[in-house]
Amino acid sequence: MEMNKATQENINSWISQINVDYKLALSVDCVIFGYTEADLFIALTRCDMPPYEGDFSLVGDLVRPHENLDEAAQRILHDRTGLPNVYLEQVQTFGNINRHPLGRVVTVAYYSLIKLDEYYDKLPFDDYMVWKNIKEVKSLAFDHKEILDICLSRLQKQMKEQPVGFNLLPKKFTLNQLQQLYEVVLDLKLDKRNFRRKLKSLDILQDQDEVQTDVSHRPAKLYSFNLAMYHQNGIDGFLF
Amino acid sequence: MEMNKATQENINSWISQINVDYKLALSVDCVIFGYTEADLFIALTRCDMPPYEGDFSLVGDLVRPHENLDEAAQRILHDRTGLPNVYLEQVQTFGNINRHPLGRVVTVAYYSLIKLDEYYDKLPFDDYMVWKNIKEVKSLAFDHKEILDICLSRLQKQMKEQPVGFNLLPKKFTLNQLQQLYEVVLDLKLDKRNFRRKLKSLDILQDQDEVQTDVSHRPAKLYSFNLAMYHQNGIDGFLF
DNA sequence: TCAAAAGTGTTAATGATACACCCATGT
DNA sequence: ACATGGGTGTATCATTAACACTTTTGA
Repeated sequence: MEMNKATQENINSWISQINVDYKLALSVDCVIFGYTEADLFIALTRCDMPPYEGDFSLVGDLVRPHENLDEAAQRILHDRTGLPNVYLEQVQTFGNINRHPLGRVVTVAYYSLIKLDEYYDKLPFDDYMVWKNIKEVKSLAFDHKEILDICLSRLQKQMKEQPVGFNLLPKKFTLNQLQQLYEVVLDLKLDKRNFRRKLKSLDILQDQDEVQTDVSHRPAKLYSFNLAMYHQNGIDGFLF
Repeated sequence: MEMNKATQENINSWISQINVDYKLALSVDCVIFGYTEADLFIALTRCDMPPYEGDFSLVGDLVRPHENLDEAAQRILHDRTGLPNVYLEQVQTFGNINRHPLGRVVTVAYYSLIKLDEYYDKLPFDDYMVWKNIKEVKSLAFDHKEILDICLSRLQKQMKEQPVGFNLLPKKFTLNQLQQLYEVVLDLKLDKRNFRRKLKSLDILQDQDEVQTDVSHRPAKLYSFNLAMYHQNGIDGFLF
């Protein structure tokens, strides 16, 4: 087997310079998940670039020279939603040659989670920003449907393994709301008693000593997620 | 909360052009794991770029205009090892502003797995390519130690969840070799009988009807991983 | 016959699943 | 009093964890 000695000059070698002929653009695309009333939504914008005119696309932008990737994602999130410090996670980078009609655009995909219940009033609903039920999203501009699918899989995996779901619920929630969240996002049915036993054993919820109001039935107790308790217990795996 | 309307012109909008002022380079860095004789190794090169002269670095190169990210990683792997079709997986993209002294270089990190036992003779050992026991790697040039750590964590996670480990062993292996692999990579101790029972229950190994030769003790039976059986059984989770 | 690793079962503990009724509240 | 969701326990089953001796081979 032969070696390609040429590659011994590479990006990590002093000999090479950064070749400006290698022109490309780097963007960040955000899969923004929102949850409310037992439905998972995703934030989309209208695309007006041929050949995708009229299609929806993810929310994204070029990475600016002075910002790190996470910062770019956080900026995009903030510009679009007005919310600071949104939960964000890098998922995967997509760089196929022909994925963008304007040239070579490599994009780093993030997923983010938004408490729609809490922020509903504050979020913009206009031509540039719509929330679509994820079940209704059949296709998107560019390779954004593929990106969405992969980010959704990642979200589902994370939900099973880590307490990320709480970023989709209001600070105070009922156990049924929590169970519904898992059922909707993971697309499965859970047993109420087993679910509650499991959560009790995890010991990561704080009883708020409050109950629901404005419900026409017995009000449920409210809980909040307690990160400190989670860390204390050294759990590594939720497993629903 | 106010919106930044300016960002409604973005990379996914027809109005914007790809701004060539956003100059950056995109590279791929490969964390190449190799395994032999109960030790996990990683392929490194010497770096001669200030301020990291003399340090070791991961194997990487710029992504070329005509190649997808996976192709770039595969090319780098092939150039360095001479091996075609190496197991590869994208892990994460690192783009901090000052991570590279020559300017803004965003790098997509991959990990890859090599059967050192099988290819030992064919692999280059020269000034440009060394295999270092992973336990001895305390620091690397650039942010490569961080990249290594994250890729190692990812490998460990994958090993627990999917049958990737077989890419580190020769095609035919003994059950003890397999167990040792898990013990070394995951840094834990496994019970021989439980390990074997578990593997039998998974039903993913094919008995080769062969035994070890050249050992001065009772020779062990040889097995191989059978991908078709794995898929048939619809397992999703190894869990060691 | 000795050294060295191969190979093999059982028990106890833990965790997961399945399942049905009474309770508290608002209307 | 009725409708609505809130809240609770037990029994079975499956999985995991702990543990030690006999067998086969080459030297």
